[in-house]
Amino acid sequence: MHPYRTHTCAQLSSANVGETVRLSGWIHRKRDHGGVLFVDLRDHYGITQIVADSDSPALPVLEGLRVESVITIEGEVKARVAETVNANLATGAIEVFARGVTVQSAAEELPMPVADEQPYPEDIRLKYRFLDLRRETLHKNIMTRVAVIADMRQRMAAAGFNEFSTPILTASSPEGARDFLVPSRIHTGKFYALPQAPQQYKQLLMVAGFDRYFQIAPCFRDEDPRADRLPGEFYQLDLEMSFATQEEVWETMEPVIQGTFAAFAGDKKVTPAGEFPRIPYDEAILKYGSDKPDLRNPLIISDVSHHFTQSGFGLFEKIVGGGGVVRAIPAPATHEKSRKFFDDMNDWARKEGYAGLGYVTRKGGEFGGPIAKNHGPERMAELYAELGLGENDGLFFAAGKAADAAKLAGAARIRVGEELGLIDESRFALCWIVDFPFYEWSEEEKKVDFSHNPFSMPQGGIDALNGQDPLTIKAYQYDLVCNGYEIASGSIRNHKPETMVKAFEITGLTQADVEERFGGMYRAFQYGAPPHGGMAAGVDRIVMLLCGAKNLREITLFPMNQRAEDLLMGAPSAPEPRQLRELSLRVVEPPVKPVGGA
RNA sequence: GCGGGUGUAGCUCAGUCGGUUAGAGCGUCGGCCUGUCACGCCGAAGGUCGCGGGUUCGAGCCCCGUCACUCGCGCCA
Repeated sequence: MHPYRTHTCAQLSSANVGETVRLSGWIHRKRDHGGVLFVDLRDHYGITQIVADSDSPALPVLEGLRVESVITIEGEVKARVAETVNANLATGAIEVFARGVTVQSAAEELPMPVADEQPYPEDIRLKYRFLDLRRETLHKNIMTRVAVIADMRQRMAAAGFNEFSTPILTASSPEGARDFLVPSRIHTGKFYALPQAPQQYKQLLMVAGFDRYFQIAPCFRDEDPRADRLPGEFYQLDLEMSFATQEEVWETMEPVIQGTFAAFAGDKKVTPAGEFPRIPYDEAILKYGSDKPDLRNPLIISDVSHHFTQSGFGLFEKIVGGGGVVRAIPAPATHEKSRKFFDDMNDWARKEGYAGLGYVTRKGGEFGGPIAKNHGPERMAELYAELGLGENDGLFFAAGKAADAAKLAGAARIRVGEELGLIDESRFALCWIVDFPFYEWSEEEKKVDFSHNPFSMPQGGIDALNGQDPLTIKAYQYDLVCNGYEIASGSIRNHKPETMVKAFEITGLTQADVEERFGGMYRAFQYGAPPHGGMAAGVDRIVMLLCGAKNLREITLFPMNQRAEDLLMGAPSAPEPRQLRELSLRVVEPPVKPVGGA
């Protein structure tokens, strides 16, 4: 007989009744009735009930063990009588009567419960992550993650992509996020950088003629985290295609993404492959106030500036007259809503740092609120007719400079949609946001800068760079968005050296700068580079969406906390003096703050 | 770096208008219990009300500061 187990804790059924078996696992729960004792024995696969009574030598041993101790049970499979069958348990028709027990590892009193999934403080969960990972939800989420990644690999291979591993110790990339640096021992004073993404390597693979690349790639960025952005490191489904147009990237990836989503979506509907809406960036900003719109929210923002060029409502007239805009967010069927609902929205907007959120109420055709009063009912009716709104629909207004108004309108659209329960939770709504601007005006640096990826191809190529106002140039650049999350980003790359140099010149870099900073790629493009493009999808975010988790820590094995510390392993930690000496490094403590502390 | 929220037992939380000895459930520990499956019953331990200062006859509650956690902004080509 196997020393530890003949079956897993999910395997036994009525078919095994009468067999002598051996099971190993953790004591999930213990119900001690004095003369008879039940143990829910748990392993990765499931739970089986163990029973021991005064006839069993196992009884006194089990009585003395704490939950989460690891034991091996030898005993007989018994059918449960009808009244004691547990329909909630896969193995609920049987139980194992313990004849013997071996304690493999006794557990101390637990710092956090495993069987009980009540919320627990983040720092304790992270410090005792091995216990947290035993808990059902997290354990299941991690297995979903594993399965999602396996599924992606399969689909990518089936689509003709080859998986390559690219270096982890590489060169710092001067653009973009803050790098993690790794000191070089051999080269005093020099550092490797961990890749923020395998961007340059995958482009080099295309130049090297490999045609279709993908990788489940670890990426490292030293930036502050968010609920949907892990500190330090994360994974991307990274891919690149030679001789591909952006339409071809979309057409290739829609079945992969849709397929993986559908495979793990359960009852939820997924936007069919081939039907992902393609929304130009400018349109997204206008209609949704965001470049990552949640299409489950039916509300559409409209520009209504032209209604207020002359208005009794002086504030909007002034804003429009000064080159600003007025955007309208519908609040359908809000005739029953109290004034407080509308005022609370305005308070919220002010709290978020905006000037305020105006509103019009409407009840049975009757307009209400200061804006309607000053603007006049006839002109309000005109505006409502244009927007196709009904006699019980309210309306919010975001006014100001175009970018600010769009941002506020976008935030208000989300909030109104949530408050009114308009979000369709039963689906994954996918779309492409396309035609991103190539450049943007950097207010801090007072110059034109790349708005996203400097390696992407400007629409119109070098002619556009030479002849067009840079701020009007679009890029062959796109994001994939699901339910308000950016889950992938990509572009057709700029593979022409002279276009690359020109593109950087507009941001103030010289040809020498480009050659120095992107030497490898610049050189590669001199010797025959195929037109190419691709994208990178956030594996963590996709798994989070599929698990219905609100936080990336719920789908990550060993995440760091918000201050980028690994509380389990104790990273980061101070190096040994010897290590610093080998690296010719010395730590210079930052000046201590004069007051405060503890 | 900045802003919001939170901070009371190991955990989740309650604590009225500022008023005597700060409570409950879960967990832990001890006892009882032969059919439970979130077992049940009895009992016990467990508190610097995050920390510091202030107002007050009196502060968990009010004020100021600070720290931690968290969400967001900045940042994230």
